[in-house]
Amino acid sequence: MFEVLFAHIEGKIHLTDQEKERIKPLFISRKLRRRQYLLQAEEICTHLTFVTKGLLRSYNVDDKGNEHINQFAWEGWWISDFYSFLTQEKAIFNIDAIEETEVLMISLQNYEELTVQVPAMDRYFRILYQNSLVTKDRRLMSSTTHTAEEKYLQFAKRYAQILQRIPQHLIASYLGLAPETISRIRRKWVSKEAI
Amino acid sequence: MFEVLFAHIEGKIHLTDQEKERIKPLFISRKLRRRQYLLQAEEICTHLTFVTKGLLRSYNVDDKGNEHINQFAWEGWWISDFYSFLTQEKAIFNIDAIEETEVLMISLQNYEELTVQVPAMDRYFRILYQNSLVTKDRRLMSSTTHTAEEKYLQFAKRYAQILQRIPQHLIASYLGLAPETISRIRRKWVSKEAI
DNA sequence: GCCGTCTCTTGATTTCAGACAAGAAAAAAC
DNA sequence: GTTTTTTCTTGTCTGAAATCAAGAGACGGC
Repeated sequence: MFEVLFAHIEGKIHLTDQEKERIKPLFISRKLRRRQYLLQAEEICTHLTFVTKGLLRSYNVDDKGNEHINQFAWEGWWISDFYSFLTQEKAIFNIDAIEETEVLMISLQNYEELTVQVPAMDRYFRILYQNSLVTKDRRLMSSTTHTAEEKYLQFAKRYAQILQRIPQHLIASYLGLAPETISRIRRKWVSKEAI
Repeated sequence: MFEVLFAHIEGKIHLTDQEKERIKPLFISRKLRRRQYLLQAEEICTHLTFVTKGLLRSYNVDDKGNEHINQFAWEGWWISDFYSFLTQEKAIFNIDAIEETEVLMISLQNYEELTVQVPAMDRYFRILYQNSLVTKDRRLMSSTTHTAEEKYLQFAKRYAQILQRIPQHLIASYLGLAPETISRIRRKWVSKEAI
């Protein structure tokens, strides 16, 4: 479990063995079955979650009952309702498992403790969030600038290896498209590639 | 100039006078006229910019020549092409001044130096980026979940005091709407409020 | 191995907001 | 204070993608 987390952290900063031992007890581990909730809207998001195995999604449900996927998280990704976690107010996102999943979780208190005990973790999260911001900026730009087709093709290209693991209607939901639209885009490209 | 920056930093962490003196020389200050560019697409984004007075926007231009505003930044906000800044590759965003503006700017080298000289700045940026992520998540959710009307009303409510400072067609561009759509939404509400 | 649920496809129809056009009002420049 | 530019409004038409509908295929659970 922790190998995946430490590998991720050490991709950004250096950790001593001593620091690793200080980090471990601040996390709890958990397994999730397919379709199992990690968080439901209206609850408080008590933990920040790091995926060591499997695949999760976060999504919100609008007034009409439609689901809108906000994020996928597989091995090496963090996920949470960040607003709810930081403020300890009610969550607006649901998080559940698309596959059997294993996670490491840290509470708000331990998250604060973590950066006190291991100050370099402030830097780790600073760098992690920096990169997330770049990704979100790009995604936001894509959502207003690109057509349905461009959005799907960009996603398919960027996340090629994860593509088979996620049902198409969930990708549609992530991109803000109807599942039928994705189906039509794919048909078009299958026939093009056959030429 | 620096009062605005230090006030912002001290909203998140504590700074000693000594630390402030170490921070100052890492920044340069600059004034911008209305419509003046701070960054153009295809250039390298060399500095992270903090606005002490005035109003900036970042935007990208699509294949058809349409502008899409990515962010507004007024007093107390940071702005940049973050991807370009971090990687020193070509920028995709333009940044220019909507009003006469005064800024403080820090180069990538000094940004790295800053967190070495004043480690608490890792924490400041970690918290700053944390909050930005929450905002971007909400905005992303709004862009797929809400109708044109909901998007505008939410923006108008949230940024009520800044609303008069930004021309409507720029708000439209920020929200991914046509200016005419905003005009129609406002007409509807003006007549409703008159009842 | 069979049943039920989940996932994907295809066609027909509708709709929301975008594009285009043109003029009015307001602000900035000179 | 007049001209020029910018900003906002209103009307009409169009289009990309959503919605509605229905069936086929794949997968998972028992």
